[in-house]
Amino acid sequence: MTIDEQLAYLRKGTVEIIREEDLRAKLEKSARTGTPLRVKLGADPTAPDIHLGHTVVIRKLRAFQELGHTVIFLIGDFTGLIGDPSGKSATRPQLTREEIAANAETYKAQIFKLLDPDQTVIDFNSRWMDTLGSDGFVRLASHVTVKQILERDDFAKRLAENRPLALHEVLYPLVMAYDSVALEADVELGGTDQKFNILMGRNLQREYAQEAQVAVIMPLLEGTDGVQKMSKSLGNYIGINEPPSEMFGKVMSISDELMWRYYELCTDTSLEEIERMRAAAKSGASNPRDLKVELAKRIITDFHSATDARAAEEEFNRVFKRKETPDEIEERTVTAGRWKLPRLLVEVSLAPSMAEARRLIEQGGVRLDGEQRSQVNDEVEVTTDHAPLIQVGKRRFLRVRGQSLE
RNA sequence: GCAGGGGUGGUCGAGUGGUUAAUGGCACCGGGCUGUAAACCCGGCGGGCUAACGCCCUACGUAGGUUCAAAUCCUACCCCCUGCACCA
Repeated sequence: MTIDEQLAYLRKGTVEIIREEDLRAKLEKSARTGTPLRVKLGADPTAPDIHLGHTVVIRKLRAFQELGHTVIFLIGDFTGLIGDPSGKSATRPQLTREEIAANAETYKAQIFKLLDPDQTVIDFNSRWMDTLGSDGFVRLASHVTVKQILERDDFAKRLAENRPLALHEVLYPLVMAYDSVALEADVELGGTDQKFNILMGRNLQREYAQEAQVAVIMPLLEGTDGVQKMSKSLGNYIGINEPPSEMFGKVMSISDELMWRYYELCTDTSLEEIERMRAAAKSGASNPRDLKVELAKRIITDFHSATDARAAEEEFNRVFKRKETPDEIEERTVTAGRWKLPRLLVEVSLAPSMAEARRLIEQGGVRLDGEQRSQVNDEVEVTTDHAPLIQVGKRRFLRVRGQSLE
C-alpha cells in the first residue's frame, strides 16, 4: 500500500484525524526507518466487559496493526481512581492488584478476538504514576494552565451552569496526557468524548520535547435504542461475550435506520457496498430484514463463528418467523399439584409479582403448551411425568416439572 | 457557619389541602400488524386479596404535628447543589 492508500484506509469511519499531515509524516518515517508506530488506546480498569461500542475503536486499532504497527492497550488503573470524567459518578474504588490483573485477563480474552496478540502491548499507567510522587505530580501540573483545562467543553459548561466540578476531575486529562508522554505514543485513538484528553496529550508531549501524537477520533456508536450512546449502564448494549442467539436478537431489534451505522462501524463492509444495500432496501429490491440478518451474522461471526451465526439465525426463524419453540428450553421444578396460573408464573420467576402475572395473562401474553390462557383463575396440573410448556410473551419459554414432596 | 435553591414512582419531570396510586415524556412489558425483537397502532406499567364489582396495604428525603382529609400546611432533623468566607 502506498502512503496515500494507507491514509485512506485509516481514515475510513473516523470523525477526525488531528492532524492528517502529521499522520502522513509519521507513516512515512515509519516506512523509512522500519519502526512501527506506537498506537495507544486507554481503557477503563473497572469495566472489562466490552460491547460493540468499544469495538469501533478496537477495529481501528486493528487497521493500524494490519499496516504493521504496534498497539498499546493501556489499562488506566491509576486514572480509575479519578473516576468517570463525565462527572456523573464519584471516585471509583481502588482496585486490588488481583482485581486489576483479573480484569486485564478479561480484556485480553475479548480484545484478542479482534486484535493480533503479537502486535499488542498491554500496559498499566500505575507503572509510572505510582512512582511519580506528589512533587512529580505538581511539576507535571505546572505544564498546563487552568485556562487550557477549562477549554474542555464539559468543564466550561458545568461551570457556566453552576454544576459541580471537582478538582480531581480536572486532573484526569492531565494524567491521560502524561500517559502519552510516558509511552511516547505516536497515535492515540478514542471516541469523540475523548478528543480533549487526547489533544491534551499532544500539548504535553511538546512540553516534554516529544513529537506530538496524532489524534484519531472515532464516532460513538448509538446503542440498540438508536438514540443514546451504547453503554452497559443504559442497558442498550450488545456485549461481545453474549451468546450468539442473544446477539442475533439484539441486532434484529435495532431500527432499520440504525442498521447502516452498525454496518459501517461494526463490520468490514465497504462504504460502497453499504450504499448499494441501502439503495436496494430503499427501492424494495432487498428486504431490510434480510440485510439485518446478514448484519447480525457478520457480527456474530467476528466474536463466535460462522456456524454459531447460522445456528442463531435458524433459532430466530424458528421462534419468531415460524413461531415454534426454541431448540433448548430450560426446565424448572416446582411442587407437584394443581397451581393457579398466576401463582405458578411467580413461582418460576416468569413474573415478578401476582399483579404483574395477572396483567400478563389478561393481556394474552401467556401460553400453556402453545395454547393461550387469558383466564386469571385458570389452574394448571403439574405432575412428575407431565411438564407443561409455559410461554410468556414471544421469547420466554420454560418447562415446569412437578416434584413430589417426601 | 451564613445566604439561596432543591430532595416525587426505573428515570426525567408535573403537582403546592380533598375524584391523587399521583399529569406527561422516556425506558420497560403485553397485544396487533409485518418483512424482524424495525416502523406504526393499541393496551399496561407499586403490592396483596377476589371468579368478578371491588376491598385493603404501602409510597412523594426522615421523624413528629395540625386537619374530617397532607406529596401539598407547621416543627425538627438528614442529605444534595450553588455562592459567600481571606486580602478589609
